[in-house]
Amino acid sequence: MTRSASTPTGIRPSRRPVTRSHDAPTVSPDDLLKLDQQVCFALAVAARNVIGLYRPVLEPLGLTHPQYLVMLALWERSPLTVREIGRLISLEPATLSPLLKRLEAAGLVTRDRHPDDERALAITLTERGRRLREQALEVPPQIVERLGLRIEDLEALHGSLTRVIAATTPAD
Amino acid sequence: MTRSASTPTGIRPSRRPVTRSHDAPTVSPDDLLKLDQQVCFALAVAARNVIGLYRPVLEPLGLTHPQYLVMLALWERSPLTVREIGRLISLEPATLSPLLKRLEAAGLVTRDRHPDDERALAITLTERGRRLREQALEVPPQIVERLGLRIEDLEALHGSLTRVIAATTPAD
DNA sequence: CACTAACAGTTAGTGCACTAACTATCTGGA
DNA sequence: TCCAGATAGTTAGTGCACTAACTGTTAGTG
Repeated sequence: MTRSASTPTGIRPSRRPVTRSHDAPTVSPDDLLKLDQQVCFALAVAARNVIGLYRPVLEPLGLTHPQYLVMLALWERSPLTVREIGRLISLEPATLSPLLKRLEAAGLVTRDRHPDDERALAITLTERGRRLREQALEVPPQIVERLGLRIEDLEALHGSLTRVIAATTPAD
Repeated sequence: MTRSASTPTGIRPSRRPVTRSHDAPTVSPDDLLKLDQQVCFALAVAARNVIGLYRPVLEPLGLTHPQYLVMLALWERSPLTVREIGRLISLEPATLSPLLKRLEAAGLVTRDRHPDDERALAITLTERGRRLREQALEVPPQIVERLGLRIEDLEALHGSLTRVIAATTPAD
């Protein structure tokens, strides 16, 4: 009980930051810290919640969310190497390796050695994997409905996230 | 090779959605699907990338990102039950249980039975856990610097994420 | 008072997600 | 030609994150 609770709801809940960085040259460093704490927290929670929203929708397709992302990539272009998929969806080969084996076990992809480069794998959609796309078309509208956000909000979110990805992906 | 690749970069890369839902009453359902695919993808990648940004910064503190979120909650209010922490950062008790044992093993918290309710645990900061807060104050500015985003962008992101959390958290 | 509901937390099992260490293949010179 | 270094993927080990099934405690109800 050393530090008394500042709010009942917990982590900096309703402290709306005032946007005035253009008239005030220096933002209070204290506010900056708090804002960022909220952003890291909000990003993690929002991602978990939204992925949780996908779970029941993807379940009839027999896919998890990362598996769904891999399938989206393959529906765009079918023979891809592990490395290429990893670059597209920002995942390490070590993460994809077992995931792709599960997709193979489910009969959605094949994992064959690339003819030009025996090191690489050619991940190819099977007929079954290609057909699954039809069912997957039903997924996005269900998610949008469950999310219950307006298109403008979705677009604003997407814009912000794109900036974050642009700022974080190339540097690493 | 049934579907030829629409773009070399993969998942709907630069298809900026046109915001005209107020003059056109019906948005093309096809565009809607694509936008959403981008949002789910962008959210997952952005969260992974940003958490990855925290990794090296939190490493000297001996914390992982979810552990950091738990500590943030405890720095706000110290004796909390497992359930309360879970509500604050949207995690299942089953996820927190081993995590809290690791924090206890690290000497940052204690896990004692709650005096009023023998079912509940009172998770309390130790002196060491309380002192770690001083080091943690260095974390947010480092992240903001590594992110390299303007404050306005951060605030816009935070606003969008808050709407997502509001839309997803209570409904479930 | 007993007995059932609800509740708090834990355990087991599956599946990401990362780093580090490894095998196998390919490539560019000396 | 041979071989050092880069590259593609796998494996091992740690730590989330979820659901389902479990133990133990509390509280409400007949």
